[in-house]
Amino acid sequence: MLVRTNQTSRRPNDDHLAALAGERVSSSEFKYRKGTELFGEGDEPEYVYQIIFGAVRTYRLLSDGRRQINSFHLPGDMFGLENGDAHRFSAEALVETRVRIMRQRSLLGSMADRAGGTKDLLRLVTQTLQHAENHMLLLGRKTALERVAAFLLEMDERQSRPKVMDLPMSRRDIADYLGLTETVSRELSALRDADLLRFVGTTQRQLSLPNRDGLARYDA
Amino acid sequence: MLVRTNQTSRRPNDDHLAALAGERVSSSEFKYRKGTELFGEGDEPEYVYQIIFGAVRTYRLLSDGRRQINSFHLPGDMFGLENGDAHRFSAEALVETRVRIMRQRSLLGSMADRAGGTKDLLRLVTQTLQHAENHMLLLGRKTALERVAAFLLEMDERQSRPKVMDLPMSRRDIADYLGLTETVSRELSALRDADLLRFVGTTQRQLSLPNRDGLARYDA
DNA sequence: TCGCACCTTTGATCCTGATCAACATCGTTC
DNA sequence: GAACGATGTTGATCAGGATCAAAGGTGCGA
Repeated sequence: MLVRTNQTSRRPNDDHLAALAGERVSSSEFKYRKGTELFGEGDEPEYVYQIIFGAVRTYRLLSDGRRQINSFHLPGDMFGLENGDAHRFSAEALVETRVRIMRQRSLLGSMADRAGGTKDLLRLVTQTLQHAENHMLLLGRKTALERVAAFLLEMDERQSRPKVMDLPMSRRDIADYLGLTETVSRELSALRDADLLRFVGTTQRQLSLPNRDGLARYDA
Repeated sequence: MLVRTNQTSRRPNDDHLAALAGERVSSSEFKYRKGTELFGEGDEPEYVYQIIFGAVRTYRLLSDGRRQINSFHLPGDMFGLENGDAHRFSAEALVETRVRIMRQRSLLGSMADRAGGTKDLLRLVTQTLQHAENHMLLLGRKTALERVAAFLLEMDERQSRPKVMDLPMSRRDIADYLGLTETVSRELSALRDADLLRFVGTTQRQLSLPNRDGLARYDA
């Protein structure tokens, strides 16, 4: 179901999407159930998305089904903005996810007007590029253990180093992000045995990092 | 040795760098010998570079020397432009290389003025991002043979499908680009045996692709 | 609340690509 | 043009991570 708000943020700094648009473009909210697709590779880019709660994976597939996840998007993150006329990857909700959406056309139009609009856009793309550069180094040259350690530190960082970290994605998702398979489970167990991570409660998706410095020594 | 030209292109479309600058910024030329560094990771970005002839590798290192090459730059390519205050990777000449250089400060300044300047910059960054996205898929999910086939097709494409293709980089460079090692040599030999590539002349860096479609079937 | 589908861990084995090594060849320098 | 270091190929062996498989465990949906 779609919720029209038409409200534009009064405090643009709290609201990246509205800040980019310059407060003149209406946004809506939308909710996706776990596992549903927000857009597919090749689709015409219609909306830009910002996560309110939940999480999203963006990925590309090879013809035989091999999957590479580019990135995980968490609350506050923006994604889906394209310069060209087709999405270069697919996006799916990892869990129930609420997003704010805005028409690309409106956003791009209003940014062309506003002073510094394209600059904000440039900053966004540059951040994405930096993440991709780091990830190429990880995928090309790091060992399985180093990749898993790096992943945990990345998620920890992006969740502002919480006491208990929540992973919205499955082990297979993590594997497809890190270019691995079941090895992810094995390395997580190894880190648990070394007391560099602890599983919290009954689920395997909540965990704490009792020794971040120790963990960081495993990342190359 | 440094050659001052101060000439600005009369035909901006032939001259990407001058086009970006809007013909008001002076450029110089500079020559690097094989193996020399243009800039290092962490250096302050001073110049933007465009290759006149030769080739350059850009790469990042892990502390123990493992290397990931982000990209190879060929004649016409621009690189080295940074938004932040430090280069995020190093750049070295693969062979004797002549470049046109322009001060980042001048270029960025003149682009801020010129209409559509930031947009050109955005297009440049977006292209780099797209290459990185493709490369993540390759590094995360393709087999050795698929990587080598993809590499040959990429170089062939970027050299406009020449009769005889010239590889300015060593097998080790290719390996560090593809996340492999000696396997590169082995897969090249396999492709030669399948008559999907032929070595030309005495060197192993000149080759032809007698069957591009066949080769493309090896890329996933 | 129950039942089932999915997820995770772990064991056993396999295989792709890494590593180590030897040799040939190339190309650069003197 | 000689000599030597760098580069490239190939063989032999190794190992990291993939794959196949099985057994809980979790949590979601009915």
